[in-house]
Amino acid sequence: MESDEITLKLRDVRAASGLSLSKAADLTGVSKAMLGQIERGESSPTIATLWKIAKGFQLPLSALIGTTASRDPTDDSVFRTVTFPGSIKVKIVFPFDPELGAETFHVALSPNQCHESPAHALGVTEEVFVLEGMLEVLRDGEWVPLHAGEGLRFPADLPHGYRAGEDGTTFLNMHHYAQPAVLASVS
Amino acid sequence: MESDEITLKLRDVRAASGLSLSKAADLTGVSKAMLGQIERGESSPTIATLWKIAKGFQLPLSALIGTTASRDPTDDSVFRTVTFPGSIKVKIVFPFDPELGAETFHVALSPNQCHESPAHALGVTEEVFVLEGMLEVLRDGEWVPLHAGEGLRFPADLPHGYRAGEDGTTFLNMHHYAQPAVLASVS
DNA sequence: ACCACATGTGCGTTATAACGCACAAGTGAA
DNA sequence: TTCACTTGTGCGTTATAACGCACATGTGGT
Repeated sequence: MESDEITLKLRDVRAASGLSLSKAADLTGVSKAMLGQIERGESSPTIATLWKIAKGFQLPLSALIGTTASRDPTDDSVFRTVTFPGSIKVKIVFPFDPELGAETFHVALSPNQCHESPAHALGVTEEVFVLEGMLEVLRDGEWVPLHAGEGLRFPADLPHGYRAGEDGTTFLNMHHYAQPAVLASVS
Repeated sequence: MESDEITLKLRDVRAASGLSLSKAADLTGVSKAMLGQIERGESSPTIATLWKIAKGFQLPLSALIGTTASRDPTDDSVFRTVTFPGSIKVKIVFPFDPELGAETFHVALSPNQCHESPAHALGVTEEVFVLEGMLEVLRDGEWVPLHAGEGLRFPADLPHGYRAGEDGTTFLNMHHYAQPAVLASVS
């Protein structure tokens, strides 16, 4: 049963925060006995208590509930080769992993250098995190300015682009090759 | 604003499919009385029954639960800082997205601060990219030293931990949650 | 008018979620 | 050792989710 995922997610969230059951209890307003039972899969929480938990941990509900999205193994969009035409310097930080459907690049742009990119495959999401300098990202036909320490996530199945500031920039560029939106035709 | 969303979503879903309460009950295995009460907001369903409903309608759970607007990159309400009492300071860079199954944190550790983490759920992978200072990552019982600009990817379904150098450290921490392709059928 | 059927809601009972409290095990300090 | 404290789990009680079955209303058909 899928409730197991909730038990796992809750365990993860609480473990990641390093909180005990007691502290989690008075942070969320849910008794620690109940939290324990939920983690052990001995109880199927109501959405009301789930909401309390999510609110206590300052997380969206979706962080607790396992996504029902099923990965299509025949989806070959994950085997797309991403090429950076031109002169940008790209260093692979995390190589592509088919299990994750994700890869991360370290990109350096010289001052005022601009790089435009056409639409990628459907369902591709990019994340950008600026390490140094100033970067502008073209999203929805609009240049969004980003400074060091700032990040932006955007769908990459639209035309987009990068433009460095006057001092150049370095940034991390994560590509997520997510499966297309779930259409619930099982039968 | 939360439970109400479920009532609304369920009403919409059922109305869109043109099903009566009886047929919906018949289809989902949830009594029509309960479905009616949920729609009227007189009852807060458990995730178990929510799952039955979602499965009966062949929809993902996110279709019933108000999905947080984390898709809008300009929504900065999700980019808040979460400080867990007595623990590490974590800033959410990219919030959890159920379609990606990924989230990214900006973590700061004070000098020599150590944070150990037990095993997460099976299939969880973590990535770490050091922004400043020196960080050691406990992987497979071994402390791996990382300097600024270096990254490490490792399975997080084993006990692992982080330890800052003498000057403290800041790093990016990406979590990748594996998406189970299994659809367990509930008797 | 009647009927046969379907709609959604109310009621009584059962199953169980959620609570508060107490307990056993573990940790560290004096 | 003992004490003080925290960890997570078990137990008894209460609140309520979920059920089956009935009822009131509302169609359309003959």
